[in-house]
Order: sequence, then C-alpha cells, then structure tokens
Amino acid sequence: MSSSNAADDAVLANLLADLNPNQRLAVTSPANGRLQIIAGPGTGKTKVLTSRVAYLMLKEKIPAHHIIVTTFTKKAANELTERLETLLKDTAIDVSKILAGTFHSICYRVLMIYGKKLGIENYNIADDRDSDHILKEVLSNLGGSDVDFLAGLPDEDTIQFKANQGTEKKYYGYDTKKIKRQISKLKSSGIKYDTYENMAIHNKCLSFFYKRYQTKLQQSCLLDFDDCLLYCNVLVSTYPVMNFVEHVLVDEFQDTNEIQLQLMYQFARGHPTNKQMQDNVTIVGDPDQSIYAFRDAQAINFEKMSEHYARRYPTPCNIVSLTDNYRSTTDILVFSETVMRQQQKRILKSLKSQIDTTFKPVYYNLTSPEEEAKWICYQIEHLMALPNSPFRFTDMSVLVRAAYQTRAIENEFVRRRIPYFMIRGKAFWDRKEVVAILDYMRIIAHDNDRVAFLRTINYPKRGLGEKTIASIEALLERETISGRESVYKTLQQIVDNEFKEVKLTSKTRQTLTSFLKMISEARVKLNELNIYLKNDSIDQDRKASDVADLFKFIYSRSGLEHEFANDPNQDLNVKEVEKQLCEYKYKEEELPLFHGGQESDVAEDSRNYLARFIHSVGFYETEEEDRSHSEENGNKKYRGKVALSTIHGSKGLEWPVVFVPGLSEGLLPARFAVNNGGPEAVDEERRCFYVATTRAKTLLYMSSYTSLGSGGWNVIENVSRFLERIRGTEHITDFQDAFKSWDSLRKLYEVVNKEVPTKESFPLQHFNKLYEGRLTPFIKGESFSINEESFRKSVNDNVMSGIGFTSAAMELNKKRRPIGLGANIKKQLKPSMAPQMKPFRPLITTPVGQRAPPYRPPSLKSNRAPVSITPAISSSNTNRAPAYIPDRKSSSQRRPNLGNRAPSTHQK
DNA sequence: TGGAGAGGAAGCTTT
DNA sequence: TTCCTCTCCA
Repeated sequence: MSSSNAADDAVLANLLADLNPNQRLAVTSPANGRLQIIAGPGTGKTKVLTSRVAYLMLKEKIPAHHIIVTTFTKKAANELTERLETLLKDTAIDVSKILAGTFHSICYRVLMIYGKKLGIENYNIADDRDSDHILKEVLSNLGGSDVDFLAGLPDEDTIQFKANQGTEKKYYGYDTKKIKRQISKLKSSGIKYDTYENMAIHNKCLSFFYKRYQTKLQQSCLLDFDDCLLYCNVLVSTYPVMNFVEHVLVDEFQDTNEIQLQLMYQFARGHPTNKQMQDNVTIVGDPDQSIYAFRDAQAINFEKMSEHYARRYPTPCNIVSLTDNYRSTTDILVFSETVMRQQQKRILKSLKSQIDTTFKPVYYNLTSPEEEAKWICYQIEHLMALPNSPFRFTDMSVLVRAAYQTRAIENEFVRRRIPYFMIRGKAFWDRKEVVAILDYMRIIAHDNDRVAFLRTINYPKRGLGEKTIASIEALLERETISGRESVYKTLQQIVDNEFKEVKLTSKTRQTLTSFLKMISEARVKLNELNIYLKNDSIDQDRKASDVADLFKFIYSRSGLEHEFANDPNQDLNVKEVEKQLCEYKYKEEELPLFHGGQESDVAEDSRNYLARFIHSVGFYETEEEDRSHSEENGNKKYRGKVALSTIHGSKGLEWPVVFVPGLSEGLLPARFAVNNGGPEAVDEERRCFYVATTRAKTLLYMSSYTSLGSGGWNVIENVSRFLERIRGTEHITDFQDAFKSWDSLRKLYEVVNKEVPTKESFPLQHFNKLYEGRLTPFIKGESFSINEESFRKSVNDNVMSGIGFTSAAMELNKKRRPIGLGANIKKQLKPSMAPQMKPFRPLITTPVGQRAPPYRPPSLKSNRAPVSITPAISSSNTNRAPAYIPDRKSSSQRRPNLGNRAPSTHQK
C-alpha cells in the first residue's frame, strides 16, 4: 500500500468514526447507485454531505473533477469546499477541482465553454434589472398590429397579466412583473417559447410576450437566470459534454424545480459505455423545509426522482433518513413537529434530540408590532442580565416572514441600543451606488451592453433630456440587433452625426463625446490588466495598484465620485467594490474534456479582467458578516450583534436563542398565501414556520400581535392558525421557564457550558419577580431598566457586591460607541435625536415619565435605516467599520410600511 | 431639465 | 403611513 493510500485510509477512518450509524450508512452507500438522504433540521446534513464527497474520492477513488455538487447558494458551495479542504488536508486530493456551485453558476460555466454549439457565444447574464428593462422595452415598442392582436385576445388570456389599477396608460395596462413571473415559470419547467407556442393548450398572450421577450434577450446577447438552466439543459441533453461526470450530489433537494431535476438527470448520465459510471446520484434534503415554491421548487421531486430511476433500474433508490438531532432541545422539536402535523399528507417525522436539557418555547400575544419589538428587547435584556453571560448578542436572532417586519424591531433595537445586523448579503450588490459603478464597469468591459449603456448615459445627470435619450435608445435598439453593430460604435456614429433621427445640440454632443472618451481611455487601461489574468507570478502589489488605478479612473471620470461625495456611506460602499475588484482572483473555470471530445470543442475564455469580475459577482457572491468571531481578537467586551433575518435567509443557520415574531394571520401565514394560494400555499407558510423554529438550539421565543392597524390599514385580527391548537397547551409557556427555579437556571448554564452562578451571588427570586412584574408596564411605555444599580435599589447591597452582574446596557457601555447600529447612525438620526444618543448613559432606558426619543424611520436621501451589514468589521479602533447603508430603493422595496410604523413622535 | 407636490397603491420569500 | 408615479411649473 502506498503511503498516500495509507494516509487516505486514516483520514477516511477518522471521518467515519465521527458519524452516527445512520449518517455512516448514508456516507458509505455505494457510489454506483441512487441515494436519497432525508435530513431533518439539525441532523448533520452538511457533515454528511461533505463526508459523502470525501468518501467518494477516498474510498471509491472518483477524481475530484468528476464530481458535481450543487448547492443552494454560492456561499454554501464555498463552505463545502472549505470544509473538505480541512478534512482532506493530509491527502493528495485537490478539492478545488470539484465542480461545486449553484445550478446557475455551473450551468453558466457549461454554456460559456460549450454554448457555441447552440449559437450562444459571448452571452452575458441579464440580472433582474436587465430583464425588467428588456420586458419593458418589449411593451413600450409594441406596434399597432401587436396592440390590435392583444386587444383581440379573450379576457381569460389577458386578465392575469393586467395591472391591478391605475397604470392603465403604461404598457397598455399590462403588469410586467406578472408577465415575467409566468415566463419564468415556463422556463423553470423546461419549456422554451417555441415549444410553448406549439402546445395544444397555451395562453396566447403569454406566448406572445414570451416570444418577444426571448427574441429581445437573444438580440441583446443576454441570458436571464432561468435561461442559464434552460439552455444548459438543452445543451447537455443534446451533446454529451458532461459525460465525464461520475457522481452528482444535490444539496437542498427540496428546493429544486423541474428544470434542475432534469439537469441532475442529464449531468448524471455519465460515461458513454461504462455502466458503473452512469446515473450515480446522491441527493440531500428535507421535504418539510421546502419553502421556495414561489421559485417553482417542488418537493415532489423526491418522488419524481424515485420513479424516474425505477423505470431504469430494478433496485429502488436507496433512502436513508437522519433522525438524530444535534441542534435543538426536545421541547423545540416536539413543538415544531406538532405544528407540522397540522399538514395533511405528510410523512411523520420523529427527530430525537441529543440534548438532555430542555425548556419550553415561550409565546406571548401583543397588540402591535411595536409592542412585539419591545417584548423582544425585554427578553433579550433579561437574558443579557444573567450573571456570567450565558448568552451573547451573537447567540440570538430574530426571524421574520417578510423583510418589512424588521422595521419595528430595528427601531426598538436602535432605541434600546441593542446591536444587530441584517442577514441579507445580496443587498450590497443591489445598492444604488454599487449598481451604478458596476454598470460603468460593464460598459467598459463589453462593447455591446446596451442596457448598461442606457443606464449610465445620463447617470449621473449630464443634462440629456428625455427625448434625446428616447431617440438614442430607439436607434441603439435598431442598430445593435443581434450584435450587428456595437453599442459603443453606434453611439460614436450618433456623435459624428451619421443619423438623422437623433439631433444633438452642441452641448449634448460635447457631453457624449467626453462620455465615449472616458470609455475608450478606460479600455486602454483595462487592456493593460489582461496580463494579470494568466500570469500568476506577477507582482500582486503591482496588480492591485494597476487595478485600483483603473477603478479610480472610472469612479472619477464617470462623475460618480462627485455624485456620491456627499454621502460617506455611498462612497464607502463604492470603495468596497474597489477592494473586491483589487482582491479578485481569477479562478480558471474549465471543465474536464468529455469522452470523445476534441480540444476544438472547447471555447477559450476570452473575457477581460473586468468582465470576469462582473460575472463572478453575477450570481451574487454574498459576503455576510461573520458572527462567529465576535469573541475573538482578544476582546471579550465585544459581544457581537443580534442577527435579524427573514426566515428564508436563515435557512441552514442556527442560534442558541431564536425569536419568531409576527405569528398572526396575515403575517405567518402571509396574507397573499391565505387569500390566493390555497391549502398548498398555507402548507408552505407552515413549513416556513417550521424552518424558523428549528433554527433554535436552546431557547425559542415566539410572539404574535392582533391590531386594528391604522386608518384601516393592515388590520391583523387573529393569531396565526398555526398556533390555534397549541395555545394554552403544555407545549408553550408565557414566561421563560429557565428563570423559574435554581434547578432550571442551573440547567440553562450547563447546556451552554457556562459556570453556574452561586445562589448567594444572584437574587434569582427577585430577578424573576421583576421579570414577570415589569413586562406589562414596560410594553405599555413605562420606563424599565435592568442593571446592577436598579437591583441595588431593590435588594440588599451585600448581595450584589462583587458579582459578575452584566446587562445589555453595561455591555454596551464598555464600548463608547454604538455597536452595530451602523457607523453613521448619528447622522441618520434626526437632529432632535442626537443629544439622546450621544452620551452613553448607564441605563438603556428612557427617563421615567418621558417617552422614548423620537426615532423616525429613515427616509433616504439623507437618512437611512440602520441596516448594518458590515463585511469589513473594523479591527482597529481608529477607524469605524464601513457600513453598507442600503439605498432608498432597495430598502423601500423590501420594507414597505405596512402598519409597522415608527413609534409615534407625538405625545398622546 | 428637474424639482415640488398631489394622488393613489400598497404586502413575499431569491438564483 | 410610506413610497412611487405622474403632472405641472420654474
């Protein structure tokens, strides 16, 4: 046996020893076969998946580059490879060769290399804004006969695509979102427009728009997100370009849609002759956590997969269920399962908690989102007030159904200075300033990015009028169809007066000339960067400086620097893009040559530095603030931040303490699901709830509110149906049981591995009395404080002396600035708020008899919601962490105000 | 061309 | 309530 084999065996043995019997069964299932791993929450899914991949390489000797692993997000793919790298560091396996990524990124890679077989060459990705733009163009440019055609269609064909009201004038009353949704649905089912057109039953209106939209995308050399999957599927089912693949693993299988299922089959088809290397698939998922039906995910794929392979093989899919839960306590699991059992037609699950101690979930009903937010703060502050800090802020999260629900909570967190951050990585790449600089990078990287050209041509404002822009737009569309002429060149011709349709004033001509000059000069710089794509040995510092030079040129000459100069946050965010660009390392995105393939089949990657960078962020490489290291850096004072997230965003994560507010009819289940969705939509809402509650490890807090809303708005009448049969049962409690006795408190400390305080040092009974007694007055607006000082007032001084009493307030006061409120929080607050915020007082309470300082939710231009997503946490104390402050648009889209009003600024 | 003001709609999850 | 869109006017 060679030494490398011995090392492999040792690694494998270690790895298997670390698994429970069911996990081991799954991991060691034969490579040649079909395996479904049903992994409930907290059952070690990621561990099993990584171990499985390692097993396939170590034991079954499948080369890394013959394995595909699809994950739900890019982040998950990165985590997987990182874990594997650690796991396999002592072996000769090159983990980076594994084809790991989202379906979208893998498909785009395949199309880039083999797309020319379908005539797809040098295509770019159309992000949502691009595809919106294209569809709007389609609707704006309808000819007379088109309008007549549409007008002649029966109502039943058009009604579902019409805007509700009001927008009659625009787009002939059509709602582009509704059209896009349905087109996306067709694409997700693998239906191309020409197929749809010829289907016996089809909607003529949809068919019309689908064809127009697709034609336009093609003419613009663009693929939307769905196209990446759709055309890749066409490609791989027509040409055997992926026949080198020996095993396909799919994570989060419950969230795959039809086209992804088809892609899985195609990828797994495998070797042309060797049967051992065909149809080898491992999927991991949990039907109970399927919460992406709106993206056409279908949990039925589990059954479809079984049936598909049953037709081809005598032996059925091997199914292994993981039932040992290492995350949550029994009460949390029992509660979650009880909720899920309300769903008809579901395979019962019995997860077994591996944790001995358990505390009942806490539930409370309130009368407004603001009260609910206060209730959450109240609970957090009591947890933080326990001696010896069993919990840190970073151990807690608040999970909401809809992003806008975070508003009331954020407001209260700001007021009570509870540090928090939002989990929503995508937001950064959505910010106005980030999008703007990326658009400039796009027009420099590509000659032909019409949509980006149109967005940059008058942003920042250069004094071009609406009519001028419209005439340029029309001309560009005509001249650049199917890449006949480049956008850049056409613009040049417009400036040179070669088209009668566009008349420019001398001032406009001058403006456009310098716009084009900026592009051509930037391109000269860009070309010089291309040497850095191939040659690794080049001086990294020089590379960074050259890249930064190009970036600065673009930022300054585009006028964006001037545009964002007044807002330090915007400027900081742009600088973050610069940092990312400078640090960007090009990773070869090659695929192994397929059996029977020639080198000439493979397209060479001719993209320039900027283009590659832009594609790398195209599928949203999300950088999320790292919560795990908050106690490191030798600084125990910093206790991180409470995580605020949508339930969807929390998937795969866990916290010792989880809050799930908004358990009301209309919120969870969401109103749209109840009104238009039918029982299946409600089931999906219930699964959302399930995902949320099963994020909790030790303590679970849930709340609801019923409220008459304001002005008839957003009336919430009832507590969520999901709680109907659970309220008032022994499954839940209204106050935290862990505080009730010394015995339970001791268990709480033990479960989080902290030293139990002595009875003498902590007046538990008193604490408990205050905890129960002060809640109502606090929620109704009375002052409240929980700290050493207030305790002293009410109990014997001796008791309190010398103990490690802590509190949220004290914790915060150790730092002289608000943590996590966004670096520029003070700027965001109205002037009237500033004096309240500046001096850090020992109490995080409002003075008795006075209402909390008026915090008005930010309305952008000047003020922002303190969403702090800070990838660059300041490690030095000299600089503030650059805060990504989202722009108005993304924030407002995500957080419309629906009854979650800011606390009133007026006294009643 | 672009800012101010009026009027009306509104809600969700994301590659 | 908030925000977007449209219209009007400087």
